[in-house]
Amino acid sequence: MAQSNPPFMSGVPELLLLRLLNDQEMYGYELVRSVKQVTNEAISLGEGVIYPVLHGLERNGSLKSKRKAVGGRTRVYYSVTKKGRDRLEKLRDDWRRIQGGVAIALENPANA
Amino acid sequence: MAQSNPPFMSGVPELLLLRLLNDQEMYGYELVRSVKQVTNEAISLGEGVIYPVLHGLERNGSLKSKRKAVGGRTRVYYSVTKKGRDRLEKLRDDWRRIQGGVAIALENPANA
DNA sequence: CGTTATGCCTTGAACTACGAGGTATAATAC
DNA sequence: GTATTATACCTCGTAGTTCAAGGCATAACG
Repeated sequence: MAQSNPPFMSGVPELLLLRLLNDQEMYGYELVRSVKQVTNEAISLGEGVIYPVLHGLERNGSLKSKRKAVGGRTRVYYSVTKKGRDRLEKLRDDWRRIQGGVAIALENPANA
Repeated sequence: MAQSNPPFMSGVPELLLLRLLNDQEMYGYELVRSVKQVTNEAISLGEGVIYPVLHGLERNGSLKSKRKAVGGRTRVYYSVTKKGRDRLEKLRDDWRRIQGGVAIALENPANA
């Protein structure tokens, strides 16, 4: 039902996943917990968000994946490609721009 | 065509408009310029964004409007209601939470 | 042996930002 | 005088996203 509430999230999953995977390869289920942890519980992404984003990023060449069997289970590990690093840089810049703009707008005591 | 590029914008127009109108009443066309100015050119919202948001906020009781004739033109001035101030507070909190979460995720030098 | 954790996945709904386009009047330019 | 720009309002359609809910399967734990 995509609750009408939680705004400010567009682009955030993509940015966070690229950011995390840029440090080390990880698999989907692991990323769910990792996002929560690394954002200090501030942001939580369900599997219904993680997997589609992962697939999209792989499809456009930002990520590559390899399957690994661990115990009786199969994990799909993702890692960032050159294109993914470029994408990460772009998103980081976009984020900084927007974040900066909102920051001045909010912090400005009143109308100048 | 809602360009596939500019992410991180969801909720931002609503937040900025409420923030600006909380200081002083303004009309739509004025807000277009004001947003650009107050965010230091970092964020620019077209009329196709401003007007629908304004109408939505009025419909749900966050804003009230009054028409004023100026010169040969009619302006629609908007101001924030109690409900709008509550909404602004909520959005501000949401923003801070997300912003904070992304900040630690990005600034963390690497995996801990 | 039932429930929880791990691990993958898809579907459908809801929301929203955005560009393009449309109307009309005033001011400015040529 | 007439064309162009600025002011001022508006709507429509598209596209891109997040999200909850659900489904499948195996391992571990109670």
